[in-house]
Amino acid sequence: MAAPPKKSPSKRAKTRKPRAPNSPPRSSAAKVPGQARRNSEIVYRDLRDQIMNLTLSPGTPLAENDIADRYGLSRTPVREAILRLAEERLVDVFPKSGTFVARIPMTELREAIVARKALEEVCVREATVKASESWRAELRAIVQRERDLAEAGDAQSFHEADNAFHAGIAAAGGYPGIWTMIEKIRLQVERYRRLTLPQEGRMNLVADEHAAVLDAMEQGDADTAVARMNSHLNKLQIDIGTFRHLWPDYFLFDDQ
Amino acid sequence: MAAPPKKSPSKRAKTRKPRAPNSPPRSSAAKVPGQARRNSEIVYRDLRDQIMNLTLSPGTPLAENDIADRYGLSRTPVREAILRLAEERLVDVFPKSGTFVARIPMTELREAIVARKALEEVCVREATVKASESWRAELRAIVQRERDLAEAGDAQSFHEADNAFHAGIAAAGGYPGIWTMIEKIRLQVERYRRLTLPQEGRMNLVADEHAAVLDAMEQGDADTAVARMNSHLNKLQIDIGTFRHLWPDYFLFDDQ
DNA sequence: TTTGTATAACTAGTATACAAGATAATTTAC
DNA sequence: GTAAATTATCTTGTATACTAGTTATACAAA
Repeated sequence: MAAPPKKSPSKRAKTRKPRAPNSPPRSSAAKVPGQARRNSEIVYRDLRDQIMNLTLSPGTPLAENDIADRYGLSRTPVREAILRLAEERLVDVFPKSGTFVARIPMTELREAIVARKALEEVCVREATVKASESWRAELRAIVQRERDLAEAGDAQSFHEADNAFHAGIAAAGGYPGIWTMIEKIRLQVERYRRLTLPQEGRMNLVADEHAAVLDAMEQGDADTAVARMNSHLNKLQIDIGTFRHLWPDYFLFDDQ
Repeated sequence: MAAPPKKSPSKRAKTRKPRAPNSPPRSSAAKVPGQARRNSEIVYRDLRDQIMNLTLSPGTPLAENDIADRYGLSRTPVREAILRLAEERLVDVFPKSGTFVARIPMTELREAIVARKALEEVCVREATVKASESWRAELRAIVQRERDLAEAGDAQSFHEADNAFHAGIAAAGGYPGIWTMIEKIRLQVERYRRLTLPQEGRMNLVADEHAAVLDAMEQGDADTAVARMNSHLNKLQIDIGTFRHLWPDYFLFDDQ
């Protein structure tokens, strides 16, 4: 309970009702704490999306003043947004100096992919065992949608369906929270994926791989399902040598 | 690049040097961005530790004003600390209403344990294959230290050594970043552990289990090492019925 | 030209003031 | 006495002002 006093700009006097301790989250109002009502939340989402898009490329300076002016806000909500991004390692804050869109750390990227595979493996295995028929139908529907979107060439929607498939498997396995963790990991991997994935025919390939995973799940063959998911995720595997020369400024290597 | 203007309290005029874009993180100064020089960082660490200690128990109200007064700071750094805690789900912020130490979410806890096992499994397996002799010596030293601390009954230091063992395995496997992820997961599990672990003789048991894992690793038997680590981590497994009645106010259940 | 130094202009960190919503206490109507 | 309406006083969200540290620039000295 102790708290080290430091200076002493204290002015407020505390002589009111102490309010019952352990008072629960109240009754009404504010259903979800993390809703998008605060301006800082809007700025956060916006900046995050632009960083993930590579609209804001690695190394770009982000001045709180500039952003505040652009949004017509004060520095306070902008700063809160930037602090969130810093925590997620999407920006680097250099105190009293400057803030920059973070470069993509190659070694962490490698670990992120390993971690993601480990977590998805758990989800697929559990989903194979316990997924209800309604979940399997949902997953089939997503794969079908992926095929349609691949045909139509709608990369953005396809990407969303892709995510929905993985999220669906986690949910079917009873692990929505693990999907949340995977999404955090994805923040790190996504920029890399965007750089390396504008390949032709990739969407149809992904849909096929998803279908293969789902087939194994429906046959109750967890090991095969896991193996197929792993091979699917292995497509993210990185070729350091190549990208080091292609976009030298976008990545951060250990020996730098 | 576009940013939706909203109101218009813009005042600053930007007519200076645009500063070379993509300018790198500069040369000198500020070695590590996330250093503990900022007051907000101090407050964050302090509050986080108190929450993990259960010194600040689940449900306790945290008023920014009170904390600011206690530390002799303004609300700004305190608020930044609280926002970080909110992101880590250690506190719940109810806008314009109040902030409270979060209750321990039972279902997320279960998933957190599953995720941790999946990630530690990867680390143990890789460490078994590739750990250098110096790392194995380091791990042996940690286990020995655990035995000493168990003998001395120093629970706090033992806890740190416990962590060092798991961190060491991750590092030996070449996955320090995965250990960082595990530490984030641990934030959720730690309070639960503190509630349930004041058992007699627990420290010696833990040291034995660590030693068993290390033995299998040294014999190059990855499967056994993984199995032993899993059984070690399974000790965290939860008995919902019990705790629901023991500390009804500390936990959050789905049906609430 | 090169090097050192002073200075100006920028940066993020913090303090303070105010706004707007939510809760608790009080008053009013019945 | 009970319940609805009002008011007071909490809370967090945001705006603004100021502090302190860093980097770039101009300029002087060699």
